[in-house]
Amino acid sequence: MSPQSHTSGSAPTRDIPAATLARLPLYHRVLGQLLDAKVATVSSAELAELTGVNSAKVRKDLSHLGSYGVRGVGYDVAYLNYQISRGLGLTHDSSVLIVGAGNLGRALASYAGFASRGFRVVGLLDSDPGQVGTRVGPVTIGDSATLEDLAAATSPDIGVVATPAASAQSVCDRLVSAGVSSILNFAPTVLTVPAHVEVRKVDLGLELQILAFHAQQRRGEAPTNGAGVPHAVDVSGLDLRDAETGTSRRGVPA
Amino acid sequence: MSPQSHTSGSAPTRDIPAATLARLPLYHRVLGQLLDAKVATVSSAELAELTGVNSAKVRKDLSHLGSYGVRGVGYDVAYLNYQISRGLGLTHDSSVLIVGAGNLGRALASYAGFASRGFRVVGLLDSDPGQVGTRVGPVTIGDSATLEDLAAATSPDIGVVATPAASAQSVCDRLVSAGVSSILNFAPTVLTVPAHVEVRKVDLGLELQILAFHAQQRRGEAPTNGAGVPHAVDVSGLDLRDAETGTSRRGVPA
DNA sequence: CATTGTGAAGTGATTCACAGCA
DNA sequence: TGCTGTGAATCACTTCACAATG
Repeated sequence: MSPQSHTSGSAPTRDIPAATLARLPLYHRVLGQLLDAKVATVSSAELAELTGVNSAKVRKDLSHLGSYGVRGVGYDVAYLNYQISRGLGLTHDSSVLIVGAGNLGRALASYAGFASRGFRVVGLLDSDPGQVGTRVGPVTIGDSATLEDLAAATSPDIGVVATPAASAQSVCDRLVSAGVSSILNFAPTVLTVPAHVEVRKVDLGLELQILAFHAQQRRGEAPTNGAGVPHAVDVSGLDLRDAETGTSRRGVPA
Repeated sequence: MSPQSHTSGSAPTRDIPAATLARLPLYHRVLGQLLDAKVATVSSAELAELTGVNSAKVRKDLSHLGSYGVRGVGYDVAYLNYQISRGLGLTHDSSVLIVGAGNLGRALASYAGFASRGFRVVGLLDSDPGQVGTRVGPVTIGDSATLEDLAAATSPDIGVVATPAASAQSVCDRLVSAGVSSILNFAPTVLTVPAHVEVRKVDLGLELQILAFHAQQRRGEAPTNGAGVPHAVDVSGLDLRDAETGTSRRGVPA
């Protein structure tokens, strides 16, 4: 029970609910900050305050990793930080292969938080010949055509799809064929993959639309067209279409 | 509920569950594609296939907007697309002010999907004098110092924080003071805001850590390999941007 | 005695399964 | 006949509230 008595091995790393898992990195981040600030212990209430999460939830989340707190005192910052790292599997580095060197791919490649958090960029690829060979932060852009070779050579843990929607599925297929089974998708399209592959998506347009919805609600909402919305006709002038397939972007994979 | 009986106002635009709301943009996108492909009607099963969502869920989601399907047939693509647009409040444009013109801010400013989806970038600001005045796609980078003036002049619906973590809170405070009440945060830090302000965050490090976790699980466990069914996952959240606040501290017990 | 860890209750989302309708 | 719309059942997550305890 005593936090400092870690006989290594055992922790109920399995069974972590998805909702909890999604918050662990958040705790991990603030614990790192507390560690920098030389704070020795932290209570669930303080952690709640810092992460914007309810304190009962913090305690329940942490209890999924094991009993690492001390009643009446709180949690040892360094120790808890370590346990979360272990629970998240951050005790060894992960290699990341990024496909698509548009602004988004470049933002990722030069993300300073990467290295410090145990993520190593093993490649940044693009199909635009004009981009190939140029450097982005610490990495040099490679040719998308070499995806298979690079994947074979580096066995990346995670593949990032940062291409236009039109090429996303094909890039994804190639990553999967090359043995990548964790994919982070930034393209605004649904990727289809075999069951053993995990895809997470980050959809900027989606986030904005959700914000726009709430903004409208708050505004008191002007009830658009009360009675008569013509059925089965005319999507009026609004273009709310999905133009990203139109690819007005720079060249990425083909 | 007979579909044609919309006597009063319009649709039950209120009461939309958060989980449903998060999927509406997804339906909206594929409906746009179907519209392009001149597909006239679509069933919940087809929509499910295209979005990676279970068909019962599709039907329940759509039922929150109203009864817009036809039994035995399906949904009229154009009409449903319109209803979702309306439900999401996309019938009029939203203006977006982006603060931080690093790779991420630039990626957002030049995001092709923006304009076509009704989002108008009214400003892209940075504090680096070397950046101010340069153009990014259709917009010219302005000085962060002008945030208040610009916000007053344009009353942006949404503010985007794409700065390093260290300045995120102060930028956020300034946006809020200037009257912005919907904020999209890309900085890897928790923003504190008044109750009437909505913040959504996109946290890249978080997504990668979750992927790393599952990768680790897969590696250390019997691959519960099932059939090769298409798979689509949802997510939201990611954070990135250059300069992290130091703060990484991975593991290492005390 | 402050704070954890957790059963139990509460809330919300998903899935089932089928009645109702075009 | 085929597909929607939806009650009812199930599952997952959150919150409460308090006994356990260093």
